[in-house]
Amino acid sequence: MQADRSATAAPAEAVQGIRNITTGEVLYGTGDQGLAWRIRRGAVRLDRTSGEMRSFAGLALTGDVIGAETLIFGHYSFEARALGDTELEPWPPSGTPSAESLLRTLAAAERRAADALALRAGEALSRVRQLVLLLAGERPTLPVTRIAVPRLRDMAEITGLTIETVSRTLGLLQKAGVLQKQGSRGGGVRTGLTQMSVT
Amino acid sequence: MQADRSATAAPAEAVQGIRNITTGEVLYGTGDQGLAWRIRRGAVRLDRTSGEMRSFAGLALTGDVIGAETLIFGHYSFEARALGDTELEPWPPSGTPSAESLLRTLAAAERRAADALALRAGEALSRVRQLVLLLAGERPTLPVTRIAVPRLRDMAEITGLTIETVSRTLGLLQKAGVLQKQGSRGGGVRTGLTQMSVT
DNA sequence: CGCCGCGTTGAGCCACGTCAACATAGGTGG
DNA sequence: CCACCTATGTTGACGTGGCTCAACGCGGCG
Repeated sequence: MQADRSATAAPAEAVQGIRNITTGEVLYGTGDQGLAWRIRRGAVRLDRTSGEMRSFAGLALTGDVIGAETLIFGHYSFEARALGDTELEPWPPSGTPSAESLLRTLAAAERRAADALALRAGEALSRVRQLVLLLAGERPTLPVTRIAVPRLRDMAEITGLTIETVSRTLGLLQKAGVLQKQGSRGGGVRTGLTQMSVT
Repeated sequence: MQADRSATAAPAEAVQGIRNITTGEVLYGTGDQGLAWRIRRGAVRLDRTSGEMRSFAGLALTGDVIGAETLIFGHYSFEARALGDTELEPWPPSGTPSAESLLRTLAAAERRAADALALRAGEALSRVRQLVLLLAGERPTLPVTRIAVPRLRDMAEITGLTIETVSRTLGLLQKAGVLQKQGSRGGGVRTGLTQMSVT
């Protein structure tokens, strides 16, 4: 099982089944059948759906695994939508996940859930800032990181605020120098993404 | 491995290592070493701790598994406190958890995380009502369930409201007939629990 | 008996929600 | 190429739900 690795192994860049989705695109819906995924790059929101109602149910960032419930139930429990350009790979890479990888996934899911909960506590300013920092990846090494800010609608539903409040708060963060607008905002159907530098 | 089950199996009521804790008691702290636990009865809040700061990070109810991260990290990532009289058993029952039980635990954790997120959205009335219904166990079969309502302090931190707002909201729910006060309230250090009937 | 933790209730205020109008950009169809 | 529509983002005016501050009741404990 560890013999001919060189024969079957492929470079990380050539993993089969990689899927790319963009802002607002649905990776899978509640009840659908499919694989579990690991996020290689980007961000995904999970939602509970009942009829036409959607309610924010979780956040997944680079490195997180989503849809693992399909491995035991045979279908997804949530709907998954991209918050920006997102690249995913099937998980586990092959066969059945080991107990160790499952435990790591479980621990990561609980930490991420705590992150999402924290985004709904406190004042609007700190909520939005926390969300932006989360999306920026919390790397204190780099002084500045460029991120694609999700749609206001998504940020509002994640933080439990309104679109207007998020818009105003982002303006405050720009005044405070935490954010610097770079890309084009406003506009069309698939626009929505603002490039920003996070300090 | 499936041969002499009758020789080693014990009645469910005689599981070794069962632990009972009451309101406000700490099951384990961040960084501690210990077992993972499954909640047989009751409710537990998980908190992120940094220094003296505690922030609500998760909710665990009957049937949920907590502290599984200790199986991979060797220590707990959160602090666990009982919200009422709670009975716990070590998890997994013996040895290493199977992939299937881990997947079930993961799926349950994500559903519970979505529950906790929902408790921080919407108006105060619906938040507190949702929390009470969660604690009541969501069994639509019984018209009335008796539960031990946690301390206002806990309910406030879980829902992201203030103690005063939760107190007023519970009053509204009693007026609306959703709750009926039964036990003794107010008072001492270890009192804090109000028996209530939930309809 | 005094102290402390918990719960209740009231008064006032403010951060945020609500409602509205407008700007911008893309897609679509003529 | 233009007219129109839609989705998104911005900004202002206004009202209010919940936070803040405060005072008090109650019960256990040292």
